[in-house]
Amino acid sequence: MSSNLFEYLPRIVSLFPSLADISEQDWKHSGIQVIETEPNHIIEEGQFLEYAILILEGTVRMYKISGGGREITLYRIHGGECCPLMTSSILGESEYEASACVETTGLVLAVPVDIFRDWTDRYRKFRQFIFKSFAKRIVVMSNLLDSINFKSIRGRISEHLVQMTKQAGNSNTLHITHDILAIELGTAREVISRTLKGLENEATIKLSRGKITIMNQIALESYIEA
Amino acid sequence: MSSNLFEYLPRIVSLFPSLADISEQDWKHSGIQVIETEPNHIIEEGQFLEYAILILEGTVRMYKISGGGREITLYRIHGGECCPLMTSSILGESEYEASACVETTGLVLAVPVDIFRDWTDRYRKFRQFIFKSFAKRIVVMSNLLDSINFKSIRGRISEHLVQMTKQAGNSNTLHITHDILAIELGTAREVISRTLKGLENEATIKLSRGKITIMNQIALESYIEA
DNA sequence: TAAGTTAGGTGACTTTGTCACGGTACTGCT
DNA sequence: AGCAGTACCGTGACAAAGTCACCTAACTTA
Repeated sequence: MSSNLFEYLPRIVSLFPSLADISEQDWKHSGIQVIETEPNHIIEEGQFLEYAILILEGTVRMYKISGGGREITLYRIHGGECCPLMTSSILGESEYEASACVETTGLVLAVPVDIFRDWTDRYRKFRQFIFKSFAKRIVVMSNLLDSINFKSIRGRISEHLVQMTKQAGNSNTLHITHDILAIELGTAREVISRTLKGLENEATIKLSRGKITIMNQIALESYIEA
Repeated sequence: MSSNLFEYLPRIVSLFPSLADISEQDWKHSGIQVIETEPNHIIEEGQFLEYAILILEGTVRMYKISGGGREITLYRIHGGECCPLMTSSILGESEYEASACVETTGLVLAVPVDIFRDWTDRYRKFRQFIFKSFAKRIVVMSNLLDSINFKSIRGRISEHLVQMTKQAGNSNTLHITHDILAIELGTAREVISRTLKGLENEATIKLSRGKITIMNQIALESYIEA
């Protein structure tokens, strides 16, 4: 819990330019806090929220979990973003329909829901930022839905691996377990293992414990479906 | 195309109470139109939109379509609603990621995007209405995703049938083809046929051409998964 | 170095999706 | 009435994906 919100203000504003207009008065509400997050802290599905969360540092993974224990990652939110599924439950006044898990230590700005609502009313830039966040996630979710329903796992895995290499600065060695991949893509670990084995047999990738090396990126990309 | 928008105003406002505040001046923009929709008119994926659409009468089905021709219904919008996936592309300034199909003759209010943006800025109630629309659809989409990824088709079909009976005033005779059901649920017609056949063999339902009769609603409901 | 934990492999099976047909009921036309 | 064309449904054979049970290999830690 932050001792002094105002110390963080410059950082907050540089991450969220849309908050630049907020008056000093408005920052002085007692409920607003900067909170340090611990990894693996989980916010469960179906709760009513007291705060809107804006991420300053670190990442949060939004996911769904099934009765049978299978899991799927919906999307991640990083520094400078807010979580529309949570916001949705605030502005739509309903429970929210997913779980969130903090992945790294980090910092978040917590704004009490009534103040949040007030700000979206009174501050144009902030409001537009929230609108865009919604829009972005709706698109992401709709594409995810498309992938799940229409694409082959081979294609989806390939796509995920290729994306990962980009994030890893085009290194062709990825440090990830089959288990995690399964959770990312919403399938079973065995399915991932089998499919990866298939790719290894074609010399497209090379497997070792907790590591995947891309041997033939072109081939991998060719599996990605429209 | 409407000869006189102002004739429609009382109806518009009673359907969209959030539009009650809009000033007469603001209604006088030349671009705003009431348009009659023809069934099966389709708006394809990936277009930039010139108008925000508010439905006055009739329904519009939003769906995704795959390369292989399979299709899935994301949700429907009815009188008194707006389409967040379209709105999303307006406020998020991106292409929109689904197709829309008019299902019945009806009426829509078309508001040019710049006017729409202006209204969301200046009119609080309207803005909150749009926010809630977003929130609602995000929840719907996230639940759909959950169903597709985690639930059995038997469960999904059962759920859909039970829902349909409610909409049909608890009549236990549904007029629907396997083909349509497949499109609703995003699967193949054969899968639907097989599953329904299974339910018929257990005397849970009775099949005839273009018609499904529910014989044992309790059994049907028991298949619906959490 | 032994024990425990995490990661990965595999075979057998079920469910779901795909492909290729074939049959049956309706519709409209002559 | 007869016929062609279309929409709807059934089905078998197969492929792809998910489930279950169990195993082995590799790291970790005491």
